[in-house]
Amino acid sequence: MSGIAEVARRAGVSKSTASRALTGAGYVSDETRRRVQQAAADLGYRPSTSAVGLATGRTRSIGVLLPYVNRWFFAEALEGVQEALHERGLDLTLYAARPDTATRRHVFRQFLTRKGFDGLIAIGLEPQDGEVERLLAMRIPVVGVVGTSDAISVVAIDDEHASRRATELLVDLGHRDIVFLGGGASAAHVDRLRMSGYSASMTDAALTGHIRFVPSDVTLPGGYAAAVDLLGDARRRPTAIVAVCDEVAIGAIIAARRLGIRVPSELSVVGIDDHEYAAMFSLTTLRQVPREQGAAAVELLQRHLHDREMAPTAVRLQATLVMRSSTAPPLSAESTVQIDMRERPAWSQ
Amino acid sequence: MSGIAEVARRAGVSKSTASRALTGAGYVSDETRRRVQQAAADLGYRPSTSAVGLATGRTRSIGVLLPYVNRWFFAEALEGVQEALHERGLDLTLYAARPDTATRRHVFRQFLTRKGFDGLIAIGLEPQDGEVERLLAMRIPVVGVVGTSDAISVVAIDDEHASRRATELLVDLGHRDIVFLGGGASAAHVDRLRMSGYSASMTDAALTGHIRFVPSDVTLPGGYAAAVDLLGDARRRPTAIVAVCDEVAIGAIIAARRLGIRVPSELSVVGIDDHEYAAMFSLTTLRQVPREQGAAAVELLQRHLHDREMAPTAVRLQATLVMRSSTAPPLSAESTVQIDMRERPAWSQ
DNA sequence: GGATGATGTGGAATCGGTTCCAGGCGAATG
DNA sequence: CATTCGCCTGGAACCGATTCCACATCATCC
Repeated sequence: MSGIAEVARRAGVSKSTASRALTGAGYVSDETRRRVQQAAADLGYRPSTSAVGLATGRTRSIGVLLPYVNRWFFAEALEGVQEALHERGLDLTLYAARPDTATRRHVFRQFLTRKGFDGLIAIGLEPQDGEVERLLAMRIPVVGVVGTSDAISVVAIDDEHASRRATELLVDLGHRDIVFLGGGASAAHVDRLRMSGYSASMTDAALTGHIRFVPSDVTLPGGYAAAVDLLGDARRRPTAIVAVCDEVAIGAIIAARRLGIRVPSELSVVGIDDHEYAAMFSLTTLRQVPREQGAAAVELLQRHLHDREMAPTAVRLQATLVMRSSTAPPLSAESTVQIDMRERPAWSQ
Repeated sequence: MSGIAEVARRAGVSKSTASRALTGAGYVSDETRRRVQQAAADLGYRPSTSAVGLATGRTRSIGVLLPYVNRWFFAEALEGVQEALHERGLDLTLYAARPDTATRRHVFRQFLTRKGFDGLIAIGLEPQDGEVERLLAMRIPVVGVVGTSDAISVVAIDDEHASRRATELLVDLGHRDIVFLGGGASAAHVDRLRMSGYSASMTDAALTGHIRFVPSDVTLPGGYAAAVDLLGDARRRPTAIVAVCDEVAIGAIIAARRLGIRVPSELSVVGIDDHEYAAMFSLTTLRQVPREQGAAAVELLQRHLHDREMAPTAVRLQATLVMRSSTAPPLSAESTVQIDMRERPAWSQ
């Protein structure tokens, strides 16, 4: 209820002095500052965000756009963004909308209809939709998480490299019949990067003839269903699977268990993510930490906020291999690679 | 860049007329309105949210407070809230912070330091922490999801009733040795409600002596670890489990499978939630739809927004039983209840 | 034909802050 | 001693919208 004028009156100073005392900008004597702060505390004074925003031209509020919140990567990244923003005293305005939906288009209209963000973080933008351009048209700093773009700053792991490492691991163990599980025709951009890393690695290993993509929904039940299909038929069954992500990988492991196929002796599985369930399923995977990516995006955004001329920068992280026990040499082959199985799963204590 | 003054000039009218034409408030001739709208479109005019907020006193922005975003219930509820808010042209400002953390306290300071929300939705507030009072002190409408409070409006299922139904189902099948899995000493409010529903039902069935709580983290790996422990020892093994939620229930099913215990013939499991993985594990459960709860909370909030004197209202939903095949009579007993197993799992097609 | 009311428009105040500018004061400088 | 400078303060303009009020016009109703 009470504005800064009230605070000023109570402290016996002018509005301008009160403002300076509270924001810390400009000269104010220690004694005056104390009195003003005391008056503000007494009155329970809260500055109006609208008024501050109008006067300063910045809202201290960041828009965050993403396709899902109920999926591991996005939820984790969102929490990372959220935490990093709050450390800096910035608010987070959320826009969640799946690609190619009416809601998504509506969000873009909303975005473009209202101006009121100091910056924008877009998680999992699909580049082809021309959305990057529309965001740039808002003339505020934009940082992406996942995906590539020359026009905006981006934080992401090298997805192609991650699936390449996953595939190489299996090749090195002696596998030849390695299937890529997940993705498919309507795959998202990241998924396609991972698919091409697999292809490249198979080609390098002179296994071009063995390249095989089995599509699935990019979810745990999706991986399960596709794997039941794939593994149920003994003639189609590979000795190893590279999964597009851990959720699909875990679905495949559950499917294998149900079918009585032993992991890793009869089937090796590698994922990408290091999902919170990965340890529980002893899944060998390439770890990325979306929470850190979110924090890095905020960091990058803040640099853009301070220096409006800063050129777009790509922060490309490296996924790290986490060796657990869902991978082993195929029954038919010999391998010279030794697996370190000493890791104690975190959930078992 | 261009404000409403620019639009007005281009349309050859005053600022006030331009404002009326664009907001739709007050009299404007059709011809004038058309000209103003055209001018606004030509200039790509976007009203400043700060200025609108200052002038009207409302920000069209709702604060949403929750403990986690990376857990099923909260992620789903958040998506529901988000979607419902956007349908109404309201923005969502997110505050995610775990209970009893420095961040949480910081968020409360933030909340109380800035005023700038038309309303507030709090998901999973723990009543004991005096947080409800602090939110009420903000003098804006508050709606809770999950939990009880006389002071604010709340949307939730009847948790006690849900676990009661779950327990009764098992009792009716002939089980006596029924364990409640999950929760524990530091359980959240909802968890304790579910625990007491179980107790009450066991007492009603004259099975007071069989009441047994096995604590676990309220996560899938937590349920797995606790169930491995519980089921690994044949002497402690119950014939049925009521889980505090589906994630714990699924953890238990996975544990049972790993230990070679057959579900449902050797072990029945009932959950609460109808988690997205529930169908895949054929889990019998009591369904709640957090997405709808989120939407209902928005609906309720909007009513409070329109009528500031409206009394706090509790919307208490009923969880509905979803019968799948994780439940059966115990091997030792006979049962008169027939289970309908005709449901085709959605993920299998 | 004058009063009434609905419609349409512009000027000016207002929301609640920040910030520019001018001015006062005391200490240091030339 | 006059200037200059650093520190401190208040007055007023300003940010960009909405909204109150006054006024003009025109049709309608006694």
